[in-house]
Amino acid sequence: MTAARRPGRRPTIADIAAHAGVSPTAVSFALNDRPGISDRTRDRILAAVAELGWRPNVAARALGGRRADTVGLVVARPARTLGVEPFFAQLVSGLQARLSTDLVALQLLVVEDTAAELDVYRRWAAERRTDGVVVLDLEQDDPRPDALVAMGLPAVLVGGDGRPGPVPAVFADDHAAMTALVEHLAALGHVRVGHVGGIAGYVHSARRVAALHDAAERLGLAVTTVPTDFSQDEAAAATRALLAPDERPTAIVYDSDVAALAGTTVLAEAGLGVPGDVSVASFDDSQLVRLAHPPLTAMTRDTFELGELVAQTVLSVVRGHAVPDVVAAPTPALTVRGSTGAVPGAAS
Amino acid sequence: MTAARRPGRRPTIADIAAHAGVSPTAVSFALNDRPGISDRTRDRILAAVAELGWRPNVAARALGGRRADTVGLVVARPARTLGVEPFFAQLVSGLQARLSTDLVALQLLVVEDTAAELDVYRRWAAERRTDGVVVLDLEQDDPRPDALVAMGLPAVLVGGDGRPGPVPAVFADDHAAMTALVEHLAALGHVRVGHVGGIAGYVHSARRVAALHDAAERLGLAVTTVPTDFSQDEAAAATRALLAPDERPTAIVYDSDVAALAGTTVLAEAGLGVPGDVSVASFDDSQLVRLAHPPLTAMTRDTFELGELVAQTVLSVVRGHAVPDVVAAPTPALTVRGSTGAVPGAAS
DNA sequence: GGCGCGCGCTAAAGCGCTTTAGTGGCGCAT
DNA sequence: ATGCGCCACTAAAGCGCTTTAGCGCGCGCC
Repeated sequence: MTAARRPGRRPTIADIAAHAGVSPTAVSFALNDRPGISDRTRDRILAAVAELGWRPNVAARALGGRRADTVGLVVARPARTLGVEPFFAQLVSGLQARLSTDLVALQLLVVEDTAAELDVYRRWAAERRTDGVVVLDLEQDDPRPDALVAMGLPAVLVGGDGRPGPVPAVFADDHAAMTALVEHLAALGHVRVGHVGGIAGYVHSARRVAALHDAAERLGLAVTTVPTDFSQDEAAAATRALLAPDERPTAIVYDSDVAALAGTTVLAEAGLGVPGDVSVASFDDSQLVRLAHPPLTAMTRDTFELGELVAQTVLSVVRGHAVPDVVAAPTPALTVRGSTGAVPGAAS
Repeated sequence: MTAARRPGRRPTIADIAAHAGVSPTAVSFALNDRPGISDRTRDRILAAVAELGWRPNVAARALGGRRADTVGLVVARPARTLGVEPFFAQLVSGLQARLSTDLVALQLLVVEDTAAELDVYRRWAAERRTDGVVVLDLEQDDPRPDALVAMGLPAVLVGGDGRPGPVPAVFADDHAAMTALVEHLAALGHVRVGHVGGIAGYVHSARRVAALHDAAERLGLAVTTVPTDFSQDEAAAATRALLAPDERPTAIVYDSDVAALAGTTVLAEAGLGVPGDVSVASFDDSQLVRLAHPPLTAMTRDTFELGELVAQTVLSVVRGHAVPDVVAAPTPALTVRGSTGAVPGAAS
């Protein structure tokens, strides 16, 4: 009405202001729920916004020192392995799903190593490109939490050791999960248990190993852990290594679904039946695991849901809401399928 | 030297200008390779940039009507299925890998349907949030290419029918691939071939069906296609449907790796051996397919590489370089594994 | 009745960059 | 010597939003 809108151009705050007969400042205040605007005026402004179909220009917002409405995820693993691990894809999907309901975008970046990852954080912080980040694969003495605090970039860790740190963490109790898994195997009569683990430096891998050995000691089991880099090649090699000794394990636990599948292939090649000769359990459930023959016993957790929870936490942190130091994710639950059975030779 | 840099703040163009003893305009020109700056001055400016560690503020750049250094990918499929299809994860990894070398970010969004997808494009175009987008799963009479052209948002299609359209496409010749696959089966003596297809509305699904029937006619095979929504449930149901008739196929082709795995599970449950009773081939290769028992014969294409190629194409389009209407991706190649064999009853 | 105060709003500056419109100086042609 | 044009560079405006400072007005208070 008042202002002739330039055709083909997105309306700006100035257009809204003209349309509602107020100043741009008033519009900005109304949009950001700041005090100093009467309800009547606010309603008028919001009506104009709706009528003209105004949308914030993120760039302008970010430039003004405000939010970028973007959350970042930097992954320091070989790019090609990302597509293989269902965990990542599911996590990203969950993150995305929750973020998009708030019109917050997810920025994805894959880098070589942790040093490069820190560079990216620095750049993003400086460029105001992201409001916050999600950090994965925490390591022992990881420099990232402190660095992020130092550069003032809000962050949320996935995993960790369950203790409060400089940055809030979403934590699932791997320890309890592993204990449940080992108890399941012990109940089936297994005494010699192999474990194909993850990257030794990762906190969650280390926790699993610790839990495994704790439970083994308590239950009188003999366990052997072989660390891997999560790749199929190393998982296959680790499985062969476990099979080599005279006293080969009657059950093998794998830290990831992909590793478990690679392992079962090795077992099949070695002429060992699952679970007839060797029981197999995966610490990560996924479609892969369910499609295997036989379908694998696994710790089931809803990674998609975990992603949503992480996203929710990041959003809270970014918005300055109070967030507990440690947010509890559901503890994975044991799903028994056909790949675990009584120890060979035992009475059925 | 000249300018006292405010501590704790990222240097801006003004800082560079002061440091190099020129105007901010000169710095901007030098950084953007515009003419009108002597080599001497340009070198001095670039030295100052390096010395002060300057980095562009993307928000400011985008606000000035320039690039946002971001490419978008909107996927209109149920969020949870994303994590299941290795195709997506691999494609995203490849996209990401290529984009990040140019410091361009990838924005990911999962939406309900194509209408929501178009809304997102409109918003992004208006907000200058992304410089361009990647469009997947082209449908017959898809409204998206024209809409994108209309809103002036650069885009690249993945797939399509290989014919020039309003938007450049990266195209892999599914037709040739399917033909090769059918010829392989025919050579093994198969005459009755089942096909568990994809979503009928998708161009690439339709092309595969067409190719399958063309080849079948030429080679004198009897084929039955059952479309699915790419989910495991429908793939399993489709497999059962194919097995029901008296004249059950001696070979089944699956449009995706996940579908193929779900199908082999059904075959196993039905007591049918692979490839003893039924040969199985997947139209998508992946780690899943290789880990199956037996590993599946599949059309192998490097999806990661495809992602890189798509990213490269988007970057070219965004930068206004000339891009062919149709960029050829490598044609998938047949990888014969243990899941396809001679038709039962034939002399070996 | 004058003063101070707070409410509701506006003016204007500023975020960091790009871009348009110059401006000054130098070389060259006349 | 004068004028023209071009090259190298600068001044300043503008992108859309937020934010700080400030203004006018009505109210309550003594």
